[in-house]
Amino acid sequence: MTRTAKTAAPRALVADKRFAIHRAAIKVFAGKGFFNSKVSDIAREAGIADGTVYLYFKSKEDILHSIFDGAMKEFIEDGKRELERLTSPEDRLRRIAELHLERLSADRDLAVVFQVELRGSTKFMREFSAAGFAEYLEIISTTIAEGQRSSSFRKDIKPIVAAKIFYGALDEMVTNWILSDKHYPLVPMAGEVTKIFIGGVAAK
Amino acid sequence: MTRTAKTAAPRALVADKRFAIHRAAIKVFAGKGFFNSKVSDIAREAGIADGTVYLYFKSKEDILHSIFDGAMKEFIEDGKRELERLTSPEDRLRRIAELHLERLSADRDLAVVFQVELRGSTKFMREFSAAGFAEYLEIISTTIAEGQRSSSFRKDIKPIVAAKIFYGALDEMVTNWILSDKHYPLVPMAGEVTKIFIGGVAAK
Amino acid sequence: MTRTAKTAAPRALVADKRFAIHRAAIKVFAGKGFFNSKVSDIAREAGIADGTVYLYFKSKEDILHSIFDGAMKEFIEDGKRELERLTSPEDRLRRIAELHLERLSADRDLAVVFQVELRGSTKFMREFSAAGFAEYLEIISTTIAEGQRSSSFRKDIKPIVAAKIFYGALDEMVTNWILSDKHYPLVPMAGEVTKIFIGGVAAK
Amino acid sequence: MTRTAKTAAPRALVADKRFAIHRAAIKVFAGKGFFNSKVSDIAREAGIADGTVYLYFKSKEDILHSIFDGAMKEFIEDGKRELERLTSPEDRLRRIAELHLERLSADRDLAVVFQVELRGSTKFMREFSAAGFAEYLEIISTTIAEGQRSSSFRKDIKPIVAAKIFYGALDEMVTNWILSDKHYPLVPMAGEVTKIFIGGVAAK
DNA sequence: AATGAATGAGCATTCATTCAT
DNA sequence: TATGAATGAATGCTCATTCAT
Repeated sequence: MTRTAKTAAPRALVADKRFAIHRAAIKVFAGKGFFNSKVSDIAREAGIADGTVYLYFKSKEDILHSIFDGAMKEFIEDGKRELERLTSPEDRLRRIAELHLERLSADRDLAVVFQVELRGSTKFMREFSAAGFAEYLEIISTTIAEGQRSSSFRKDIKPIVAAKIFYGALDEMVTNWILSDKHYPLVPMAGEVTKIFIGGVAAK
Repeated sequence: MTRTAKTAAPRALVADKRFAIHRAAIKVFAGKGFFNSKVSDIAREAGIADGTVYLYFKSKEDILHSIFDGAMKEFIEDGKRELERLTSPEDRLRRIAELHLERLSADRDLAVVFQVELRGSTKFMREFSAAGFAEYLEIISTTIAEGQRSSSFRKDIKPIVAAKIFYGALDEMVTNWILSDKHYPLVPMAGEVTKIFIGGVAAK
Repeated sequence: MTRTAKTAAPRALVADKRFAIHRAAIKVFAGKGFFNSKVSDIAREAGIADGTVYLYFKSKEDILHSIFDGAMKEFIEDGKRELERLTSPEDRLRRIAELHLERLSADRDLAVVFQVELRGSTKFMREFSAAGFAEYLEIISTTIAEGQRSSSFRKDIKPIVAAKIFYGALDEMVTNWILSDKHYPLVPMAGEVTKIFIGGVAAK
Repeated sequence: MTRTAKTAAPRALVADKRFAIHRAAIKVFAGKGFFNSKVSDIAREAGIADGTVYLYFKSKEDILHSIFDGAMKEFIEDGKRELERLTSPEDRLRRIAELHLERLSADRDLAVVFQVELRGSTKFMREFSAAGFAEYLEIISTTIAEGQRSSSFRKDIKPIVAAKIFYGALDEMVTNWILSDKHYPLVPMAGEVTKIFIGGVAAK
């Protein structure tokens, strides 16, 4: 044995276990829904005892929050990094759409949790809204405003409203993809959405 | 009329009570979410005994289904009737958007149930999808296709994809409106969505 | 139509309906057990409305009591009548056994209720005991005592204990017959029981 | 022993708690009947929480089954052990009767459950019959057949029928004893039953 | 007498969470 | 840290009974 019995677990292991519970929860929630998932299901999936879950998370709901927060944080960080490289508003919108769909497309279970489970309560939706979602919309909105400033986009639309439209379109693409039995590629939809949206907001 | 009073009266009462439970459930579900709502909450709200609920509905879930089915049926019927009067695809899309938002705007509780509670389970989402939702999308999609045939709309977009984008945009308007603390009017958003969408799909 | 609508129902009809509920209850209780039978099952079987049951019986349990009382009364009356014709204790015991098995054999549903449903509660068992059962045992016991007085039967046994043995043996025959999947004739068992019992109590 | 204390201790505790629930259930079922007993009654009697019951038993009905199975197993094991020591069929029958009554006499609550609660459903009766009861009858039947082979018992009776008679007589003794308000000793009844039964089956 | 809609008390079972080891 | 046995609050649904018609 290379690991001694009673020494403190390295910080990395803590992160590992927390991550394992994360992944297990995403899988379980995606499979049977948040309300129908038992904490013991998650524990079994993660290969730990029920009680151990509570050493890393405050409650079952806390896991759900944490899934959202973690993913959203990554989303936004990656998004910002990518957008720095691009200058035209059109390219930026296109890239946002691609990233949005790439992300969720790459992790169907996570997508299910995002599109379905996180919508199950106004309570969560508000927190959802309050937390990262507002920032996400803000990024889109800012991009559109820049397009207006540079006269690429028409000025008779409100950036925040247009941002919601863009987001809503992408969101619906994901939801449809999840619910569909046919396993078509999601990412190409980014082009369709961008094509119509940019057409709609472009200055004549 | 050959129907005697004896049977006619109960018939009306049955409908009344069923309707009362319907309304009560919408209110309760909207207020605390489907999973957190107790059947006894609904019964109290409807002014009846707990057991009476089960004379009109098979289960708590059956009430939710029924809310969706009933509202969707009305939606689609009204929508079709209205659309008959209009000929240009642009007018039709605009009217669809208006109707969509008018409807849900007029009944905030119903809107909450539609936007939030009905999304809480993939199981329901699939039925949702299968049942009325597909027909709803179909109406939009057909309108777009007509626009393409009459050369009002560009032909390099797939009507069904564009329909999802249109629906997604409207859906997001409603969700944002519900979650917002500010009580702004929802219906004007129909114009915003239509403006951008039609701009995006219009032939140059 | 020969019956006017609003006149009082003749006494005979009352008895008819009461009897119909009786029969329906025996069938239903035999089929699914007292606790698992619903009053509405009985009403449906009897072809009447649920509420009507309560015009003839005080409660569901009252029906069960009534089934027992009615059948027991008939049993005992018939038994006494038959026994008057016989003089030897041996013949009387044999006839008791035959009657016991004939009765229950002729109405399997009633037999199930007697052997199974009526045993389901000490509460009922005590009333069962208190009511007709004691009288039934008394008849057997008296017959045995007569046999002792006439020196046909040995005197070193207590008539009441012997009566219980005789009854217990018959009772077990019926229970076994009910539970058996093979549909053998029950009545011949009367001979077997009597043969052994009389052999056992006979004076040497 | 290679078993560590860590596993041995729980093992013992598990058995203890299971047993405690067993005893509690026997007491509660005997007191108010199976259908009228609440799981929480059993839990309270056993000094545990309601939910704990379900860590040891699948359902309320499972407890009843388990009571029967456990007692029946003991019955039969003890019976076989005792019978090995005896050779004459008469002695064996006498000993069976004694054991039967001793057992149930020593645990009145268990007796009530056996005589009353287990009879409350044909469903259970059939399983009852199928499981241990058939084996019990078999032991009696075999003993009688041996008596016939050794010419102690008359050959014009069917062993299995005689066994039912013997069992039925004993069973009735117990039922009467349970229902009686007078607290007379049950065991002496074994002699009465045996005396008459052996007299009845004895070869002349 | 008959109906059957309405009532509402009653209960087995589940499962998130705790805590002694 | 990790365990998993124990807890006990929480609730959808049933069905015997009532009563207005």
